[in-house]
Amino acid sequence: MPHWLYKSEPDTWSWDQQVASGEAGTYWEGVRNPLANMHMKAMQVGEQGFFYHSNEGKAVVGVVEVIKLWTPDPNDEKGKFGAVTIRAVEAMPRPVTLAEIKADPALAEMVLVKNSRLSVQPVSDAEWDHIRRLGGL
DNA sequence: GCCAACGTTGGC
DNA sequence: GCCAACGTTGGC
Repeated sequence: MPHWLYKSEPDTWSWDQQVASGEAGTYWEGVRNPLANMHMKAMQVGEQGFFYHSNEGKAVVGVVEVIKLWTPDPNDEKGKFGAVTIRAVEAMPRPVTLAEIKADPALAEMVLVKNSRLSVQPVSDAEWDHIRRLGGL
């Protein structure tokens, strides 16, 4: 099963807010990057991903899960961009920082390292397992 | 706050 | 359809 990584600035939308939105989850709106949009279109309900804090924190802080397939964003008049709905699954007992990820040879090929500006990205099975372990899950 | 990397826009 | 100019993101 594919895995993903969602980036968010905690000032805009934090892990705590994601947790607070509970079972209903959150519509991951506002993405305006074609590649990120494409990734979300490919997602299936039940697929899990990491929740990453950019700028402030710079760490993987939790695990989220897709609970609703991609739908068009009502705020995008062309209907091209959209988003999935995700809910918080569990917090990382220990956040995995970007510095740790960069220092780890096993994670050198991560999109997060290679293309840090992509806001929704795929994570390989090996990377997924590795980061979960680093985070104490 | 700076700047590199990336995407998008618009003139030709 | 190319590419220079510009805006934005995000790490440092």
